[in-house]
Amino acid sequence: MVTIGDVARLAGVSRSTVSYALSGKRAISDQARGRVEAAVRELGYTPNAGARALATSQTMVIGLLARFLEDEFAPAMLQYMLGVSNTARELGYDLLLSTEEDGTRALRRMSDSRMVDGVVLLNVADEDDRLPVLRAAPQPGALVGLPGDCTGVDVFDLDFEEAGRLMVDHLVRLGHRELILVSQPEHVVERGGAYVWRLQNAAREAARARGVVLHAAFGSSRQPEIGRDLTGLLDTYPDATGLILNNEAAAAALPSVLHERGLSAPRDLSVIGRYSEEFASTFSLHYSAVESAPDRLGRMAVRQLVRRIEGEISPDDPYVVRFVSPELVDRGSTGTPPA
Amino acid sequence: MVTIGDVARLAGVSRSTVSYALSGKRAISDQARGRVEAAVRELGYTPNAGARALATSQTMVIGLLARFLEDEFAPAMLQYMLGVSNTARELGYDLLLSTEEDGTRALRRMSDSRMVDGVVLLNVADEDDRLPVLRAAPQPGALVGLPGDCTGVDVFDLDFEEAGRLMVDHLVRLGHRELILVSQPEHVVERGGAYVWRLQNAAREAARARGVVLHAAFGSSRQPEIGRDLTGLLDTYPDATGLILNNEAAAAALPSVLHERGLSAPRDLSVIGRYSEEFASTFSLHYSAVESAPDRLGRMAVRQLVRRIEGEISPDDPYVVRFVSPELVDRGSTGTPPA
DNA sequence: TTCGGGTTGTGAACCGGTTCGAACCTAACC
DNA sequence: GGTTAGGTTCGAACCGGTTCACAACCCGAA
Repeated sequence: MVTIGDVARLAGVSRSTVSYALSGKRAISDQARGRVEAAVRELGYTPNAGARALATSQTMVIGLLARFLEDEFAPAMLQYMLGVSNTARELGYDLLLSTEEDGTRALRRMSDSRMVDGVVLLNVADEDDRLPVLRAAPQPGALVGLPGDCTGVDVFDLDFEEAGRLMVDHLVRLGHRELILVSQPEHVVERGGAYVWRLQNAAREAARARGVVLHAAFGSSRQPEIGRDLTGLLDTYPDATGLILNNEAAAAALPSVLHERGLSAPRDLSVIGRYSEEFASTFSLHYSAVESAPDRLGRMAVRQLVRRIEGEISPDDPYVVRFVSPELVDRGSTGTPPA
Repeated sequence: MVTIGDVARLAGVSRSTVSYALSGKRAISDQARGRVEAAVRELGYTPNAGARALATSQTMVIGLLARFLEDEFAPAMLQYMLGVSNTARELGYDLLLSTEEDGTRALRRMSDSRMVDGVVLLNVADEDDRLPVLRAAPQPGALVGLPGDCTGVDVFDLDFEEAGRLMVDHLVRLGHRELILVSQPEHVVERGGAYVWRLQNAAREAARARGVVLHAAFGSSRQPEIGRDLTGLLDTYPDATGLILNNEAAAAALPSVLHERGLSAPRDLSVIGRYSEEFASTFSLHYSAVESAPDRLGRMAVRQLVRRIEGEISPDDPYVVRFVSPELVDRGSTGTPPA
């Protein structure tokens, strides 16, 4: 392994001169710098990350704590992860990924042993057990997902309230008077998935304000249960003409359910969902949707985190809670209700 | 930050004694060990990872080089990643994730700066540009995916030949005499995705051996193109009674295509695909399939890598190329051909 | 000629661990 | 009683970087 000492010897200068020549933190004569650079090239020198981390107490690594839960749609997580990963790299950071069941253990390990300069938490629950650990840690943290208590961390999330309102308003404007909303399983809510409630409550509120009926239900997360759920709902509310999906499995299962009943959207039923463009195109879903832009959230979280790491923002500066507005993409699965 | 010196001071011993007491690499009196352990607990001491890496030249980190390519099904990659991640953690390693476009750069960075003890490469192409870099690196590497040249690395992949044979044989045994095989886009093959060919050739060979007709075609990777592809194929080969899918997008799009034509499986057409159980259940696909067990491949790769890292296997020991046999899961979408 | 200031380079200390060789103490043995 | 062996512990060196304090040098101005 080639070290800074080898470079110094070949260039005929001291180790500190090599360090300064490479970091640019002090003026070095053109001559010396030239010799150092030549030596670096000749030897193929790359600084040892561990040694540098030890000396600077900076690792240039960000921890990413993913959280895969049952009854949640795993591929959606991938979008967040990619946003985080790509942005981190653009800003010069590498990514230490943990998919460990026990997020608190992973977080403690990364933080205590100083493997990371900061941490991004994905899929944050209302009362997330990782948060107390993060607040006690010396490294800054950024969240994707809204917890009950946001003190001491920067938070980024989709504006689920707005998403709920948007979908109801869209259908009401087309003339629908009775709607069904299928949410994620109740289980997800109980576990702390507050976004389910946030969307549902806002949708209810919007429906009441517009004077229309909204039947809100939880759906399963798997076949064949979710198919039966959908069938049951359509049977129970035969007069409903608008269907709102906040449940990826339901979106994936709907085409065959509609087929079986001989229905088609938007002729017999207007359908609108909440999922990302990526999800729609990957799974060939041509329903209109409000998009959740997961990679954008990951990107924002990392940007803010790096600002904190690099001291551009101090711990005294206020922490942000930022909501991204969803956008409605019309894919033609909604229209006026049947006569 | 609390260091080994702080622990030593509180316990009234030297730093080396603390180190030995914690690592167990030398005998330490019960008395001293007790005092050290108490001090560790009281101070909440955790060794600094960078310092330890520097001293031992072991990082206890594995690099994971994912590779997301256009026209490939991203969520499948997630399964591999999870297998790798979980197994690494079980074996005491953390994971440095790169999703960088230029895999060679990421690999060089991780390797040269000694951030990782070994590397797992996902989605390896026939002539993968990361391989020369990996062979020149001092760290061992394990691959998921079969490259043209396997020297110097351990390789794990699904047995795509076997998968192709299995599907053809299954349909032939049921009485089918004319089959269609839809593969991934040709683009993927040209880029080095050899698995497409491997399955296709083996399927062709098996069809010839059984004396049945096989129409092999490349399909798109997206809607609506893949839907048109499928429709076109069914129009072109109206006598085909068996459909083999080696293309996730096709599997996702097929239900609506069949619906439009008023067909149902297996009554009018027997359908069998190649994808993981995870994929099938997430996307509500109830087609029979040969399963690709991605998490198992990730797990095997990490196991072998760690054996190399820890010197249980030396670089002189032969490198392995191991194929996992696919398993046929019958979900009832295949049957005897219509009369 | 001398002095002061700026530029460039060096040596040493430091980051926080691990590990080697030697020293120390005690008990056992001759 | 002296020697030896074995079990513990310690000090120092080392891993490969960064950075501080200081020295040498050069230039121009007084």
